[in-house]
Amino acid sequence: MGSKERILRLKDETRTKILDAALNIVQTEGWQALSMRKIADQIEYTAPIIYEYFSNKEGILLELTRRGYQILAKDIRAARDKHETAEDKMEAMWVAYWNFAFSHTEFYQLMYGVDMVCCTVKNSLTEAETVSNMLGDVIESLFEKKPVSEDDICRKYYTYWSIIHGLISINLVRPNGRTTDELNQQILKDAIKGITLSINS
Amino acid sequence: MGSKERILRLKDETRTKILDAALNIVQTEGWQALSMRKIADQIEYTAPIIYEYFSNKEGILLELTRRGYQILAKDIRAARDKHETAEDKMEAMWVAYWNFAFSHTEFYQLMYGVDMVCCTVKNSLTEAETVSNMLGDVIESLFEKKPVSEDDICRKYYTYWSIIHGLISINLVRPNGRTTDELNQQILKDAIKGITLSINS
DNA sequence: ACATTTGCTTAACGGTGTTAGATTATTTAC
DNA sequence: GTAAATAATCTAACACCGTTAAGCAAATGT
Repeated sequence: MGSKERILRLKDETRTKILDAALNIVQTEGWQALSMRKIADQIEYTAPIIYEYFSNKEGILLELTRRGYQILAKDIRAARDKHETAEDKMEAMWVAYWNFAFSHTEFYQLMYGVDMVCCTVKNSLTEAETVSNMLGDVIESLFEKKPVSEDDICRKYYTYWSIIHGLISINLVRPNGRTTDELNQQILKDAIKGITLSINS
Repeated sequence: MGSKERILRLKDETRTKILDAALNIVQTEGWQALSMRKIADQIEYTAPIIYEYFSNKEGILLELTRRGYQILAKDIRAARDKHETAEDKMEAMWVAYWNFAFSHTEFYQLMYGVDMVCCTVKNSLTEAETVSNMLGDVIESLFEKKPVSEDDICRKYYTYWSIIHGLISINLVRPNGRTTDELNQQILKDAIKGITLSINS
């Protein structure tokens, strides 16, 4: 019978319901308000059944992290495909990264450990690698002199990532500073152009 | 009698004992292991007496944050006073900042919200301002064309801070990456020199 | 119709931050 | 020196947390 499949589908539905509830709580009340019992309340179950869908709370967080990287990958890919030259791609991709951090702040916090509890896994996560691979590919194409060493790409990648992740972190952790949006965008684009220019000099 | 002062001194001693215990726990077991009861155990008291010295756990964290900024200020000041030209000062100060983050990782995590729970205060903290003021002063002296607008300083300040804080965050949250110490130092110094050069161009 | 599995709940363990009340020790007043 | 007042400290408790074990009740397989 198809009842097996229906049940499996239902199981999958409540699984995503759990994730949606968790995300909802975080978005409305912040990370420190997220608890297993609150998730259970929202899906109208009791806490223990969550452990039939996730091994523990960190399992939920890990799945949300994956979701986050999927959204980020989509955004960055779209930005890349909207431009022709590598320079334009680069800027658009990093701007997409920047925008993601502020339109999906909870995800960014979870993904990059900004103001959160630790999560030792998160390294060697395939979803994270797709993003870095895409960025790395375009970085490689920025170099005029070929072939480009893995070391050169890595260095430039971390240079880009550092300035942007740093700027984001500052704005997330210190939202009350005198940093206007224009100022941030100016710093962001100046830095990107500067690093890009320095690649072939 | 001087007994009043002796008692006050004793109170102050246990106050710093609480802070030392907290720091000790964090350094040996990490932030998530820090609990009021564990602090109380280490100073051989029970948990409630801590509330006679700090209003709550966040109060302890706030005081540790202040301590962190004091150490950072000392390091940065020493680095500044070891050099003559503004360029040398700048590099040495940022390297000192960098070194602080890794020789006092717990403090840096607490101060900049890297992988920690939130702390809404931390803005408008005088200890934080002394650091930013010192840095801002040297940045101002880097400009050849005077007078320098507050906006220009702010922008350059955030540019410096972003690349460095970003690079640090990456290394703290992703300690397993293929980022060697040499690579990091290279990125760091290249970025600093690049930003410094760009000031008068 | 009986046995078995499934879905879900209640109860509990050990932990957290925090507060109130009781208890003990110390100081003050006579 | 003793009694009252004050300070220092502890025990017990509250409400929450993540997590696990035991049990119940309904659906399923035979």
